[in-house]
Amino acid sequence: MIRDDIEQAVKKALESFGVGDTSFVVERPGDMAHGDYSTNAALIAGKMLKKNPREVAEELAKILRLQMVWPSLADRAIAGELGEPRTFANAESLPALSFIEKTEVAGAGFINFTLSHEARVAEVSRAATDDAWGKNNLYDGKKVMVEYTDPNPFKAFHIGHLMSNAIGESIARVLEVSGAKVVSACWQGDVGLHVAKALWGIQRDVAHLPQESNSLEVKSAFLGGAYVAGATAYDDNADAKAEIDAINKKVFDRSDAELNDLYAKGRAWSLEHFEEIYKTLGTHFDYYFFEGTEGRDGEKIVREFLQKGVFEESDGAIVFPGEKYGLHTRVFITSRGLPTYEAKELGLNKAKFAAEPGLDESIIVTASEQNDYFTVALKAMSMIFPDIARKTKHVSHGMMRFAAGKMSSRRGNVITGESLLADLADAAKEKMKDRKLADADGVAQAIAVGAIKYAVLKQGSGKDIIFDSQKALSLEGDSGPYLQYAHVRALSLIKMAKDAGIETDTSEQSVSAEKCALRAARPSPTHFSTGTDYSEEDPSVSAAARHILERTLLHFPEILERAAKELEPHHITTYLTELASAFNAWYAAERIIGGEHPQYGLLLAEAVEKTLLQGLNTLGIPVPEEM
RNA sequence: GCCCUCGUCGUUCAACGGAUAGGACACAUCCUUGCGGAGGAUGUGAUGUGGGUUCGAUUCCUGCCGGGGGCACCA
Repeated sequence: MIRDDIEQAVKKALESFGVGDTSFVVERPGDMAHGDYSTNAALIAGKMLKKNPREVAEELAKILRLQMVWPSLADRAIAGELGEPRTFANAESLPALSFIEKTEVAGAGFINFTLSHEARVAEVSRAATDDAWGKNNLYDGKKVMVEYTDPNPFKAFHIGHLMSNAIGESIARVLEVSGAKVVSACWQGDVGLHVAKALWGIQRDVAHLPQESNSLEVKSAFLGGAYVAGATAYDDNADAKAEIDAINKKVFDRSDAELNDLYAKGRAWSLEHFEEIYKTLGTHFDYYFFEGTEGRDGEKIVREFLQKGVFEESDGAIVFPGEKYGLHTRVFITSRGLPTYEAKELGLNKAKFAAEPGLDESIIVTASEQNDYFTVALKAMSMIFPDIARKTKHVSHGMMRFAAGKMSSRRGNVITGESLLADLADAAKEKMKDRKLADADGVAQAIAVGAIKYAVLKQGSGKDIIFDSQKALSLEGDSGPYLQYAHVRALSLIKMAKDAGIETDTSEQSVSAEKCALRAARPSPTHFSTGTDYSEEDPSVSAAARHILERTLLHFPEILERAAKELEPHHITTYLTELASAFNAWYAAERIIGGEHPQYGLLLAEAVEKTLLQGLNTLGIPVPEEM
């Protein structure tokens, strides 16, 4: 990557100041008018040398300028400039910065780099043609399991599951383009109190039990109603509570034939229903773990480590005394002898590492309301399976809330995942009603999925999302459909250009011919931000828009790397919005077909198309070819 | 009560201790014989509050105020 080369060069130059270990960064500039890259190295060095950072920046920039033209001279020059002889440890290996055209000192002591036009065109060309564009090797050779979505059979697939799915799916894909071998997992609660509640509701209304021939929609609606009935009764009615507790025990023991039958039906319907949703969302799982199987092992583990002093008995229950470690105490096995979610978690994580030997990292995506739960569970796990606990990472997402407050599936006042997707798809179809599309329904669904995923992935994970249905349904501005639309536009432009006989030509002669023409129209970077009426058709304005687009494009690989490093897909979302916006601005400002640089315009459009496609893929947002 | 977390334009989100705090929606004024107007240009507009650390704080520490979550037999 170009950034790595700059970083190496800066590091070398810094050494000549006697500055060794620093944590300076080379990054894209805060303001795109400040060049293609920027470093704060002089600020850091100034601090260490107790010198004015601005002066240090000037000196550093001089050395870097020499490296741009004649690297081997840089070594000698330093001796002169700084008044005392200094040498590089390894002067011959000084990197040549021939791809840099200009370095400037700005602000408190930033050094800004502007790429040569050759370098920028080369990057655009790489973006347009190289299949490895955007990829990095942060996770080369690593195997990672990502657990996400985690809906519970017998309950609705609600918006929280949609959120977990969007984030988990994206993290998995980001790690994949970073070189990891990723396996996905889904953990489902097919036993437990919620199942007992649903079964109680089913028994009450068994006369209306759907037939196998009924649609999945009917079946899942029936289950949903049964769950709500059971959950309500459990809270309001002591007799019902006792009945449900009894059912819970029987389900766990599998001791009641009639219950077993209802249970098997309901479980199968739920799982089938979830598969349908996964298909819509573009997700697949390599592993399905169930509390009824993997979770059972947890009980054994707890009893075993009760003997070893990790757990304690308290009021007939088996608990982990978190208070000893500054946390809080949690129940792992109830006084009725049933394992809780906590105990099942132990069994699950053991099963994960047994299923995938050599796993380097295990990531679990859940709602942030489980944050404290996970710190306790991981603490207990660290005393039982230290290796597994060390490799396990919890990533949380906030809650989606509406004006009405926290949404809950306990009382059934939920907007389910499907109903939200269906509403969004209807809005999209309404918007497209004048277009003739080959697959209008498929496109509408892609837009709906894109809209919801974008809403979830545009902010840092862990923060709540305020869901505004009006905005989500409008499909405008800062949204998934905006990105999809930009991509469709790029595709359409490419097609029209090719139909007009324009060819992508990345040969050296062609690129260099374009370069000469473009150089004449070189804009001042500030031109763009000072504001100009595009209707005046000022060539320097279209060149400025083009310049901004090129700059934005070449930062894509770094963005993906940062997203992988932080497990934060929202960096990609923000970036893609910037890219789409830069593309739209350029598209509006410059005529491509029939314009002055059609071949280079086509190359740029292809670079944008590839980058948007790759970026949307890592977010798990579907990419329609028309809309 | 204790623990965790979050307070940024009217609204919703950005800003990995650094540059003039950036987008989108809404509002105002404009732009299409030019390739998809779900678009583009311009403008108005914000770091809850009091201290501290730092050359430099939206970012780190701390008091207060306000929102959210969690705190034993749910998941």
